[in-house]
Amino acid sequence: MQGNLFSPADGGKSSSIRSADLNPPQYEAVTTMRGPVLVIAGAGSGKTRTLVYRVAHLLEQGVPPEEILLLTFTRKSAAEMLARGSELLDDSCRRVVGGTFHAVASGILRRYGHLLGYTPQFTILDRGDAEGIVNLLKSSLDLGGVGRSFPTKRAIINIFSQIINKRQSLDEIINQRYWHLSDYIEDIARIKRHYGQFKLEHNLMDYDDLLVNLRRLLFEFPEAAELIAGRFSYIMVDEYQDTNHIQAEIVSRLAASHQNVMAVGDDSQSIYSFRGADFRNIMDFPKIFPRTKLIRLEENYRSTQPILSLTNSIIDHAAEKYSKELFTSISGGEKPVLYAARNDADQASYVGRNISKLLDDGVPMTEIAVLFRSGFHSYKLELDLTSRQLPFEKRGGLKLTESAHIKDITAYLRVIYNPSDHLAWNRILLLLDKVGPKTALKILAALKVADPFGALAAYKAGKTWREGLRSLVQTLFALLDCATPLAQFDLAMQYYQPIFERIYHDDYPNRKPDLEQLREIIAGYDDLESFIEDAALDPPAAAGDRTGQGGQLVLSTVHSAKGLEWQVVFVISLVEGKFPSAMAKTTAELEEERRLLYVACTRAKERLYLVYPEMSASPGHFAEPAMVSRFLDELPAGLTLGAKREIRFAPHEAHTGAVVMPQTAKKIAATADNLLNRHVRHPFFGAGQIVKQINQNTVQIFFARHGQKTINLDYVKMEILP
DNA sequence: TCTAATACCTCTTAG
DNA sequence: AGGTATTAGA
Repeated sequence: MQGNLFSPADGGKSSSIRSADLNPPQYEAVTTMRGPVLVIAGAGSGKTRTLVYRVAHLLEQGVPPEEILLLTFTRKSAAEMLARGSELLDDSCRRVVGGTFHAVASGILRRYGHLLGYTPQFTILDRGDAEGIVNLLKSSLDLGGVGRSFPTKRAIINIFSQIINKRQSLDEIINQRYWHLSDYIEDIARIKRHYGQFKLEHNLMDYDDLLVNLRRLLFEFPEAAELIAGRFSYIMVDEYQDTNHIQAEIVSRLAASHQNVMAVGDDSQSIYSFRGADFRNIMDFPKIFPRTKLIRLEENYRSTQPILSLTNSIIDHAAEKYSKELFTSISGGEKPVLYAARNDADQASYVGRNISKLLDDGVPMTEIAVLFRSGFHSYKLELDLTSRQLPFEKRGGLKLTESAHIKDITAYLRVIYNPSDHLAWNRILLLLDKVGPKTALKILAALKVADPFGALAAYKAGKTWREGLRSLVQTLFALLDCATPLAQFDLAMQYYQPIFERIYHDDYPNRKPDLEQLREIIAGYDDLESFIEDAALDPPAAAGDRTGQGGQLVLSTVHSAKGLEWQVVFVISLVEGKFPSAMAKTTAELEEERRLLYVACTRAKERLYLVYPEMSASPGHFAEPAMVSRFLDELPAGLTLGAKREIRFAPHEAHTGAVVMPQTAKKIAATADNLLNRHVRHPFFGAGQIVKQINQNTVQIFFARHGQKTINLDYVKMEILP
């Protein structure tokens, strides 16, 4: 007979779940039903298991599944947790409301968005869409004369997003991070006003709007807020360390009446500060919810001791952290392997070779992952794996829906779904031959009516594009009558094919597979609405995964690997400028890069490979000497197998707060007897270290971001650091 | 007003 | 290496 896990006193029912499955703190987290709970869960400490069991427990205690809300970081992890719950208990788990904040917000806003001026058919804008609107506004607002270094649409959208996510004013953002754009602050403010207006007018919401608008519903519309919050009597939030203040406010309002809220997270794994998360926020949870019960999960069930020793050491070097050393009872295990590859190709073949070997040794394909900082770091490896005929699935990086031709074809579907989506209309019109931005804008103005399709049909076209418009109108009306998304796609494709070949004449054969992949994806949908929603909220990855799910090894960015685990993990491109990213400049940013590496390495259960190329290329540059990542360099000896380069990197290159008196290089050169190994700061190349003195005035310097250079001390205003 | 060609610039992370 | 802004030409 199976032991009863849950005490009858807690709810009266007996449980079919075995008590041996949980340790005491996990047990406490699972069985605490009422009141706020904060679970600080170290990497691999059974966080997911705890959440899954708690869902099962709540259901067993008679809580209706519809009243449980499980907020996770990706849709996939919600789905996986509920699937595991179903195995534990029964299918009632499937009726638990689970998903990302954005997905849940989208669902709620389709129902209550009318209070804010939206119809249920609003379209969700991805990043590219949002940038497209900025472009549209930039030209229609008649900003900027010729040759002005006006901020890019990308920068503008970033600024808008930071205003919301970091709770700062436009002025503050510009002054702190975009001071070079201070001349355009008025223009940016103007675009911002019009951007907001455009979205409202055309029934569009960007990602931030989903959260902001849900928050508005909850705080400004008491009746709707009661209905929304009243639906859920138990709330659980996973990865709480990566939520920002908007999400925290949403949670606090949803749980206000009953306080039955559990947050789970780990400050050491906070890696989303660019989205406004702060690793310190998790410690504010008890301030939002007084009388929070704090539970710590510190026993690691995932990794072997040698891997844990390494990850503990990585996080030990963090400037600030709340959590503790993890311990494991898993004995034995091999030390992580550190491999210095000659170059990117060698790195790729090293990983490819070892994966083949592991497969021969019987490690399942699905138990192997390769992790990297940025999507493009895996290009060489993808080629290598393809030539070895090893199927892989790439996660993170470019999304299928981000490419122009995919946006083209979905634009036809988008206007069918939301006829006021002028961004999609604009795209469609521009695809007509002999129609450019000016003409498109004029037509767009005529489409601001109740029946845009009729208006388009009635539009008096120019001679050169009359025929094109006629055929477009015909297609659109046919699309309105189609029964399934697949039929709509095929019809749209029939119309789009000649346009596709015309506008991408140099490379349309390369783009064709994407369209076919999209067709496969659309074939899985019964209604257009879900497809359009998923295209924005859960976009499929771009090329790489040919066939589909299962049986493949995973290549992933570290961000997309959060919460997952594999028997064998490779972390690649561990060089300065790639990991940590060259974009990370401040101490805080570098600290986040460290946590990112911590997340990467803690994904490994049994074997961990750390790989870096000694010569590495970045896009647009030839291969240059690279320096091993500072995070590896600072580790004590003995944690890994394999040798490190001897060149050491200055502990904190950027913004340490220490003031270094500038001294000219020459002066130092004149007085110092030995320049070798001195750290320098070059006005253009940045931080580096002298590796060779060629003569009195000439040295070779290894720069973190630019590789090795020969520098004449007479000519350069360079600091030699003390 | 549209299109094609050229010069230039920027390279994260994600819902 | 890729998109994008600008410009010349149709």
